[in-house]
Amino acid sequence: MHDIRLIRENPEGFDAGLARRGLEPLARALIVLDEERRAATTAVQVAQSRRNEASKLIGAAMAKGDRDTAEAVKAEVAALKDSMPALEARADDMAAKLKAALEIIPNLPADDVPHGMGEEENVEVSRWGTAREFDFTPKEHADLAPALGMDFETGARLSGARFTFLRGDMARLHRALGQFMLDVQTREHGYEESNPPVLVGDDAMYGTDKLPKFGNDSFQTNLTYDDERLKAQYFEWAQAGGDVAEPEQIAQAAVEISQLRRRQKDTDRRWLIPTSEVSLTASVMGELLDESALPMRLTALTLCFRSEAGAAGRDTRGFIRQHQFEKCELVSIVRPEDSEAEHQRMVRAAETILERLDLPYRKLLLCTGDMGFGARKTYDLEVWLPGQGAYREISSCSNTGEFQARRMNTRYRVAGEQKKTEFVHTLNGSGLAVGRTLVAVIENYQNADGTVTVPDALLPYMGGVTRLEPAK
RNA sequence: GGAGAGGUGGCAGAGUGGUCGAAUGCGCCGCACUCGAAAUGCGGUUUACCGGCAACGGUAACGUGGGUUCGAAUCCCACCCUCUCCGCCA
Repeated sequence: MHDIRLIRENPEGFDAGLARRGLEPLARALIVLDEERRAATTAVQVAQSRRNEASKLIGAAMAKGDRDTAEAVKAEVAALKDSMPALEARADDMAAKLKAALEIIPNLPADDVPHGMGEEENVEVSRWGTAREFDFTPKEHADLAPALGMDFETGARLSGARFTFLRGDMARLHRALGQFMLDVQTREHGYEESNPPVLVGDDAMYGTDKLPKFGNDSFQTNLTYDDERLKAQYFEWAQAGGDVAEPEQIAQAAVEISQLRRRQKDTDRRWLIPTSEVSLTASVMGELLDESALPMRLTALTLCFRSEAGAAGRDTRGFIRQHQFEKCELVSIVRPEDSEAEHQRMVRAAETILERLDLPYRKLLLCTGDMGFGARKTYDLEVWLPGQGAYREISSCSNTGEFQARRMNTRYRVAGEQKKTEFVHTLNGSGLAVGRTLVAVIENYQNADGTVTVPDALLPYMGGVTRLEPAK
């Protein structure tokens, strides 16, 4: 969320930032909205001020027993009050309009983010590792892994496309990766291990800029309904005995059930987190923190859920793009002056995992046109997949500045300064996406005979298993 | 799910229709005392928004949303959350 005061002070700078994102200028329109909003607010406050003044007069008159004066002033206030609802409605309306306009505008890019329109213009910052020389043609994981326990067919049968059933040592290797990541991030990089809810309310999603714009990208629960009514309904059907199968009756029942569903309360609705960035970051939602609590570093290994609404047809084969996947997430809550250094530190924490697993990767600084909605600067890590002969994203680390903190209202009290509060900066990054790391291990550690060697770093987690082998 | 209690400032905790934005304690900031520290004393200390260069003035907020009233932290209604007990249950 942007600060309207900054836009007011520097409209050209704001529009220039939008232009770098490829967006039309908006400052002028926002400022007009804001002026109307402020005028409406002032009108309300003037009326309230008069009302309060008069009410005090009444109180004083009553105390003195001067009923005549009290009644006279009461009449005056009554007239004033008639005009107030309209003023208040106008002020509320203008505030809501400004908020609605602001909340769908993405964060502005940091100055050092390269200009560009799409992913082709991202800047490669560095490469690590050497791609292994194969004396056979390396396979893609989607071809190699089914024999080793990555069961796409069963996943699809249970849940549809983009769901996978992992079996045996493949499932164990997946678990080993998650444990390994969590252990490195907690023990070596100072992140506090967390186990947060993966179902969250609207506020947490809004605060981490997933709402209102990206509701379609996430799954939501919405099927709680009135149990008693349903039970009664079923009881009725049972009583009806053989007549239950009457088409009209069934249709009627179906209509009633769908009505019950629609009447659910808003509070019954939860979102399945698309990333535990949501849970971890929103854990400080609405708080006024002590400066001494910063930096706050949190990590969690959780399931993540994405509808992939905009990705129809992309990566449908294999384990790269799933509706449900695990990720070891890193979140930092820091002072503004520390956020750039923290960003670098976070990327290093993610890189460490790839290096320990000896997986070649490259680091990209995303250009303005490829950054996510809330980010002001983002690094992506892309891992080498020899089967595909391509680098694929495996981590994304973003500094959102105070963008999310404003939405969440998360501030801290500046030490030594009596009155000062400031918004924190929030950062999030994957350290790493477990499913994609599993893909990378399979493709990089595959052997000519169709087996996969377990990387050394994971051996402590594998209970003696040193390679994945096809079932006999 | 049932019964009861409760949600107030950074924290704890008073306040049940009118100078209550809110006592008190803790914490924090400043000053005094001290060589220094502790202890003590004095003063200050909620947040957001609107107006103003500023000093300052105004408005709002006592879980959330409605309502009653000239006036609501205080009364009424709904909802959310927490705690205790009971029931059910992975």
